Amino acid sequence: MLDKRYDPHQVEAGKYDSWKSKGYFTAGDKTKQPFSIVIPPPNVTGKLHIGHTIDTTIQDIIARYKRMQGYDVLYLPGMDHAGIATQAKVMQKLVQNGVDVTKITRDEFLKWAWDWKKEYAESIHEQWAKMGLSLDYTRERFTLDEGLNYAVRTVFVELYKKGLLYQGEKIISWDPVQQTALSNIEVIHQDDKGNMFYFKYPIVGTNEYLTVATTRPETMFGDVCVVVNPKDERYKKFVGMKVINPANGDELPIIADEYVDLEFGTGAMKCTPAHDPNDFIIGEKYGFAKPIIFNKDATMNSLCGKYEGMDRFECRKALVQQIKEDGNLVKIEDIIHPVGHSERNNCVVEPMLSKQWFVKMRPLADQALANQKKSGKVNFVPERFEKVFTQWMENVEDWCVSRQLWWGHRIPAYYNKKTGEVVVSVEPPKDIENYEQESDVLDTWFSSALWPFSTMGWPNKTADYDRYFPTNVLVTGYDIIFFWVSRMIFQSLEFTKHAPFKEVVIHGLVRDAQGRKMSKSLGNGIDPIQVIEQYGADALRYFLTTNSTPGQDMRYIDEKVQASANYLNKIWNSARYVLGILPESFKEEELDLSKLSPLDRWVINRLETTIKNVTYNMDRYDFNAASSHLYNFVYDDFCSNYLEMSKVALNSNDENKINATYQTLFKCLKNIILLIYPYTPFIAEELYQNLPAHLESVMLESYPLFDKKLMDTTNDKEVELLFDLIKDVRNYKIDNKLAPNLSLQLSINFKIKVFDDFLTYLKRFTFSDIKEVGKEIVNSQGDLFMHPHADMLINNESGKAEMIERIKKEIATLENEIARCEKMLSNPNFIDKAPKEKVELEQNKLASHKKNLEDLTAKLKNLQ
RNA sequence: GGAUGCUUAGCUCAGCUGGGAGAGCAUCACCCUUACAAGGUGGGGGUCGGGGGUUCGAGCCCCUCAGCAUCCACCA
Repeated sequence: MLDKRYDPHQVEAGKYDSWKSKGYFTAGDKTKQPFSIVIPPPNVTGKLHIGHTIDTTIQDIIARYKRMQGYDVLYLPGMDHAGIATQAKVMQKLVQNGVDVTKITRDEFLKWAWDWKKEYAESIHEQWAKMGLSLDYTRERFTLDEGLNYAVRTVFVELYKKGLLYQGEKIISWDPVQQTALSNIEVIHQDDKGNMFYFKYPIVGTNEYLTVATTRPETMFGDVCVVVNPKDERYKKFVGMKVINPANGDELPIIADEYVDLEFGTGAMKCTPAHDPNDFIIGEKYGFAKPIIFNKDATMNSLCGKYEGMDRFECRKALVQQIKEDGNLVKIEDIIHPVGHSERNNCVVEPMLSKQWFVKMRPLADQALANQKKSGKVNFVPERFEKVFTQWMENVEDWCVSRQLWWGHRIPAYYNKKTGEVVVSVEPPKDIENYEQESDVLDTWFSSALWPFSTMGWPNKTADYDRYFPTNVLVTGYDIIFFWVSRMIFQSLEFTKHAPFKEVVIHGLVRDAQGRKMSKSLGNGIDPIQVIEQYGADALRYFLTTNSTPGQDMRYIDEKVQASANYLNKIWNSARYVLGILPESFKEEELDLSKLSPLDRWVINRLETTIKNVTYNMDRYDFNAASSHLYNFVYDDFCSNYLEMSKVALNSNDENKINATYQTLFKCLKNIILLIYPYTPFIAEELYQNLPAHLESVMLESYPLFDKKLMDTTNDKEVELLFDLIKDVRNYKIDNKLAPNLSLQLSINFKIKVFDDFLTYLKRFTFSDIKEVGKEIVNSQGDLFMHPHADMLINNESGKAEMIERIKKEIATLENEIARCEKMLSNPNFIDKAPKEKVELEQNKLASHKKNLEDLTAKLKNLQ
């Protein structure tokens, strides 16, 4: 017997371990069709947040749904080493523990990092378990595993051989805090307050000067020339002459190039090839030197004279002051301009010339774009996100993949100690003593990009790779379409000749109750574990996956999680009721419509329709729509209507009637459990285990298939009439301030045939006596209720006056409706152009309204 | 400067290929009716952001304006 109240803690305890130990999560049943999903590997940097929860819950819902549909589902778990993020955290911890991090070696650090990984992997496992994710732990991977490392090395070397990966000196984004290069997308451009400084650059041999504007005066130590537009009449005469750099007195040539915008700033631009991507291009074009003026920590270097060693922003201030004192400051404007920040630590990144490894993107991107026009394309859900992908791919620049870190896949390039020659190979050169391996590691996303196939054993031809790759669906947030989704697609196409997944389901972000992004600085993050403690994992899962449309952001609202828990409590209690009344001897039978009552048939039809609608929406990954169909069935059809009504049949003495009711109740309950199961596996399992007959676990059940044969609507009119009449009486009592259980006298004139027990039901749910049936009731005293299929008179002393009022009101609404119909039907365009059925529908409506109006008018006349 | 999404009840959101607007929470009234008071039965509350257009018919399609949000972008 179930407890009176649904207690998520009790329900959820122990179930996960039981599922896991019985091997239900383990893929490999060769008799079934394979279906695979890989988890987006979370970073081993800390606790999982609510964003992970929505992501993995959707995956788990799909996995459980597909498993029930008879697929051999592989839901593959794993984690990401998260290079920069983890290294920063481990370093921080070391510093806190008093370790002098400047003295530790690479190997020592890596030992610490692996310890860290072990610790956090454990906590992530615990969280996955709490959320109930049906992950196949026998196939768990880590992005730094030996197997994955082999895949990474293979890809690196192959790309290199194909000329798709190269070492080059280019302007990259430098993170001076982590002291590593970053890729473009790891730089966040945000609008910051800043200044536009206007300086005089005196022209050598004249009394004139050029005014040059800059936002970064400190880079003036790296200036090599001043550029103007060749068409600029103001400056034409100066081209070829020289100016004095007011920062250090260097003479710089004035050159002309189309790149400079006549309109912008002063039309004269300083050129710093080593610290600006555009200036770099000009520097290349005209063969200038490219002096680097920063140290790795973005302090000024020896080229900066007395500013050497000074922080870049300090230097900016001091230099502006100096230029001002020298009389070369024209003005300073306050501006708001985009400034690049490191995604990880928010420091201002510095564009810097640097020798790094790059992936040549154009051919890979083109391949990915071309694939979207073929049959093997990746299907984006919702579709619009394909645009995000396309746009990025069309404009992508070469990907800087080397990082000056320790924690990561070390680049498989080896420098000959004598000649400096580079050897790139999967295995180290045989005479390794003559070589030194590249100290840089790869961007974390380089290994994540291989995830769907490296986890399956690639480049080895493994059984898993053959069976589960390409994967069926990938689920992730729209925020990592660039970082991850697109990179998986082009790497996979290049190396496996397949897109890595057939579909990619994109979900929105979880925001706080005010709609703000959750962030550490705001402290508005939600810890899923705390929510689970309060409401249970099922309620959290249900809330997260059913409260927004696909791809749309959602707000975390505590009351909604509670509402989800209330819904589960509703299901719980309906189950408690049904299971409480089923006799010991109950045996599920195939439903035989001919043995069912009209009410039974009505609810079974509603159930089958619900199964159909839920399945349709599950297949479209529209969990909001799917769940709301089920919700409506549970509350309205099953609990409010059928379950209450069924009590009448159960009170009868008719064995057959009673058994039919049992069968119907059971069928509804069982299907509710199975339909809700992918969302809320814990409570579903608990209820399932309490069914009179069941398999070892709900996980072994099949997903309901709707049965057309059971969708019988012949009695719907009668059943709905019953509901309507009951509602009328209830309303009547409330309107007249009568006690809900007060017995009234009703007289009814049916206009359609009703089923045998109709009046029994009506009596029971209106607490009323039915005195006259099937007679003309207009002349009686009381309140009359009009219905297309029946008139009902409630005998009441209030009498005529109220009845007249009611009829008049009814006449007014009918007249409105008739006017509307007539307007439509008198429009020749409507008759001509609207579909036949629609026209007929309106015609029928009109006829019926007119008939009712006629009747009512007659009745009114009689009364007055 | 491009791109996308959003604007519907007091709040948070649904409304599929156009055919008389829904849910949850909140609110009001009445009920401890033998599954559920974390409940039940009812009620109130919306010129669907503004304007224009297409259509017999627009919350839905087109144009336009406004506001909010997000992403992309090297203008010194």
